[in-house]
Amino acid sequence: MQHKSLASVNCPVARSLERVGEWWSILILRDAFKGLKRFDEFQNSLGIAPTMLTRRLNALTDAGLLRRQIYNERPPRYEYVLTPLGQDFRPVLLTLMAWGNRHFFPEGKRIVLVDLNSGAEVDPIVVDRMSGRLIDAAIKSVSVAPSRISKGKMSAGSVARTKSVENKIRRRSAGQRET
Amino acid sequence: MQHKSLASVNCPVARSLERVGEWWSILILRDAFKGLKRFDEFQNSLGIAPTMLTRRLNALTDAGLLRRQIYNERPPRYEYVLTPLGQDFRPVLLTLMAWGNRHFFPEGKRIVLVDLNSGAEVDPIVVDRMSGRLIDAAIKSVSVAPSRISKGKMSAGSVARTKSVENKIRRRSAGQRET
DNA sequence: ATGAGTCACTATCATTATGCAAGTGACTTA
DNA sequence: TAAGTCACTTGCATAATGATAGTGACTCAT
Repeated sequence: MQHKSLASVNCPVARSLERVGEWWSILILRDAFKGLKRFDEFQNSLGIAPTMLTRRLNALTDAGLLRRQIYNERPPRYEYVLTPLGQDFRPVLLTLMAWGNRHFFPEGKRIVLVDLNSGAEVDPIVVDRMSGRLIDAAIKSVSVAPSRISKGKMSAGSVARTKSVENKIRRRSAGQRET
Repeated sequence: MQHKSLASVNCPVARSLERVGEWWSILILRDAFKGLKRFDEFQNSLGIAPTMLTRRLNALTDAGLLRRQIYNERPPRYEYVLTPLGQDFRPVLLTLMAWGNRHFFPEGKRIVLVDLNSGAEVDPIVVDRMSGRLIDAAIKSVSVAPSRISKGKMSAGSVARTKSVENKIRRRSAGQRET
């Protein structure tokens, strides 16, 4: 679909969607957080066509969310694991999950999130880091001159790759993107 | 793209993506949170083809995230405003925005979120409602029998419309979906 | 050591979604 | 009366997707 560039846009939502806005991307990420790593694990879990899976896995890898890790040489077999950038996507997944849980299970059974370590039920909400207060008022993003950064914490392992990742993929044979 | 059903899937992420997984949907929602309401406002803001905008607006309306509100009869002109379900999507947008801000602005300038009321900079994080602790461990969703619901709070204004919203849209002429 | 099976893909092709350009109807304003 | 404005719709070319089938490099059981 020749997705409108969106790349140049100076909006954090748009820039985020460039990496994870494709149909399967977020579902793949969900599975990655569940611990799935291998091609066929994703395929079985998602019922996705292998073509698509290849494309999305490559796109997510190029976008820096996943990393290919070799686990078998001859034949080279890779696992796809979350990078720090990918791990940092967790809050988005949590809020999306919570939203779905709140609204789309009207048929008797309810779905809740459970901490795998403690076993406790969790109910994710979004608050401000400093004040701890719920964020529910209107928000806008504004850009700030670099000098004014005070409580900044530009997290590691990120820095955008390049745009139009999608188009390059099909043209390139696999295996060049080594671990 | 004949998007794989996904409807029957018992996963909150999948069910969420059914409503907002389309390319422009989240961007439209972002603009709706910014206060945009009218067709041409969205069009100017997004640079989206009117065809697409019609489809996405209808899809979001049918999914229950937006509501058409008439503001002019003869000719009937509608505004698209967030429903409670749509408003409740805010946490997802916030975390997505925060993720983008953290990672995709390496070129000097930084973008932060600002509370429109207080003017204070906010840094959205996801915590558990009860404990207030950061959620960063592994999480899974489990379904719970209706009876076991204790601290439940099935929020209002929700309840899913029906599936396969997309396909119906093009077949139907506009104007049947009144306020 | 032969054949079946696994794994991670790639190729091909029909189907579907998207973007673009242009057009429409019902007004409003100059 | 003519020129907008607004919210669309139509048609068509093009790009992305999904289904099915096939491939190469192994492993493993017989």
